Amino acid sequence: MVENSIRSLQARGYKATRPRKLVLEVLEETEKPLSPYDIQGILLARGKHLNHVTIYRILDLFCSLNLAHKMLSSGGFVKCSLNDAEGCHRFMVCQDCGAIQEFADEGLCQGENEFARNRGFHTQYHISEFSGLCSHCYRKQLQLAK
Amino acid sequence: MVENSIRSLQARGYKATRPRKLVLEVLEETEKPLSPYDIQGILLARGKHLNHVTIYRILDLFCSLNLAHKMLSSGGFVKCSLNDAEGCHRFMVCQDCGAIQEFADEGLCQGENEFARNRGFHTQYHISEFSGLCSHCYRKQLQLAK
DNA sequence: GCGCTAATTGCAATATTGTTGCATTTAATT
DNA sequence: AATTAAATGCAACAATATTGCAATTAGCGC
Repeated sequence: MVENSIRSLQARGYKATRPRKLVLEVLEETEKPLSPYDIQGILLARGKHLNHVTIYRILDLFCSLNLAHKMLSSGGFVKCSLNDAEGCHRFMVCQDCGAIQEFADEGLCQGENEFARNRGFHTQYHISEFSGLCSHCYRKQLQLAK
Repeated sequence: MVENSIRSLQARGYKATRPRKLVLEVLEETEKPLSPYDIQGILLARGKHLNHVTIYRILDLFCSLNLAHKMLSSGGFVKCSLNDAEGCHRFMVCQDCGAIQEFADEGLCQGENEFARNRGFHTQYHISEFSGLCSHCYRKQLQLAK
């Protein structure tokens, strides 16, 4: 919820400003990755104007605080649904509806890190994004094929 | 080698033009991801001018033919060192020297796909990029720490 | 080698995305 | 309500990416 993120901001000494609340709301209610200009457009359609520079800076801050995440495959931003503690994060993006799902998995992480270590590589972080069909869109596609 | 890529182009009905050869040469000799404008700059320094639009189009083509790969973490392009057949590809980028290494691993792929499938997700492709230190730069860092 | 033709490139113009410095505004505190 | 550091907005600009069209070129047959 937006309230949690706001508390998280304030707890770390950042102000709960109007622009930050607006960006949080948009990220909260949208399950697809959004670019800074997407967010600006959505807000503008509601009569709320934010400068794009402000949105860039807010998204930078959110990412640094793990309130948002930048998808590398698309460059779009999504809200983080898991907290830091739950191991390494993993995102699945549906090619059809664009929805993203976030997961944590310790075992898979270990396998990947081991793979790298066996090749003499010392991993700092690992990007793992799945692109495909979510269960809903997969079933929809099966229906259409009939 | 550049010759192999050129043959691969011609075998698929694409012309072996001067711009394509030049871009291949640069990708071949550079082990770091390069942006289209990086490539343009490198060539310009050698007195060879290519329009950036041309470079964009060439890189698009190369990626579609698996002669090059676009790193999602940086947006830069690298040549493909492995061919299609060898399972799903995996890249490690050294944060220090920027060098990239490409690997294929069937077992790890299966683990990842299974992870997704268990969550109702039907994976089309999977992005996996490691960021950290290559063995060389890791050893260098250990030396410095002493 | 010469001409032919489709493929490819270059160019110009434009669109999109991202960044910087500085003046103005605002949230939080007293 | 006044204070002040933090945050935003604005203007200008830089970097990256795309499109349509005219000019060039690689590969082909002769």
